[in-house]
Amino acid sequence: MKEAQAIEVLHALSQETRLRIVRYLVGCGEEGASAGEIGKMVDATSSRASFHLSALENAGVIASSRQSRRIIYRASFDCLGHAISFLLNDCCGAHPDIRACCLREGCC
Amino acid sequence: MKEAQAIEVLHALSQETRLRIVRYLVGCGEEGASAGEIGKMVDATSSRASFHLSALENAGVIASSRQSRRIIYRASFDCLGHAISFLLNDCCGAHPDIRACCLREGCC
DNA sequence: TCAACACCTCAAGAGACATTGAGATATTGC
DNA sequence: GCAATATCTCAATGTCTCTTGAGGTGTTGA
Repeated sequence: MKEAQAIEVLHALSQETRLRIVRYLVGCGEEGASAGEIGKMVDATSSRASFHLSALENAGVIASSRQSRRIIYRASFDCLGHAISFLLNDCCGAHPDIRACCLREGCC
Repeated sequence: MKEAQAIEVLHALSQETRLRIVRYLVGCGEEGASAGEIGKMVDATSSRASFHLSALENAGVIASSRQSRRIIYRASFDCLGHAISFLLNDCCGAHPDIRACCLREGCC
């Protein structure tokens, strides 16, 4: 993952509503969730949810697919993995202290 | 690390100049670097560098200490580790695909 | 075809952010 | 003390971002 892409993903995740959407979608797994369901879960109006879902989709953090009248969103585990890997390996040079902190269960 | 704190760190890192500062400081290790040196490395004027260094320090990503007339900044490996750990373990529930991607050397 | 539903798009307003340049503060060596 | 150096602070500017509400598009079932 390149710096510019990573910045886009980090920026997408650095907003309360959007981070909550991603956390919820990660929890939903491959099944995903519809825009309406997501909006209710994060307590956002339809247009606000749509705005943030678009931002996340543009950054590649989530992906969508239409299922009859609903649009189903899923977390992109690939993109999230690459972004975290960028921070850990590329940006932080896999610094031993940082790596150790991340791999220890319940370190935080 | 709490959600609000993590968002602050992610937001601090999601800006080109600031991400470059952090990457440079991680490379400098415990030795750190002065504000002037950092400004030159990331091609920023003195006031612009100062502005972004303050933002990073407020987020806890870097720490400063005065050394005679210079102010030396160092990356906070602890904070970075906790932020990455938050993304990996807390936010992404240590999803196997994401974890695997991060731990593989040179996956990206 | 029509109403209901699920979702998106658009424009407007408030607020936050990045950049710049001028000037202030603190430290050092003469 | 004074000039030079290193850095910070402040106000002004333009640009982005978030939120809201109104209205549009596409899908379904009667």
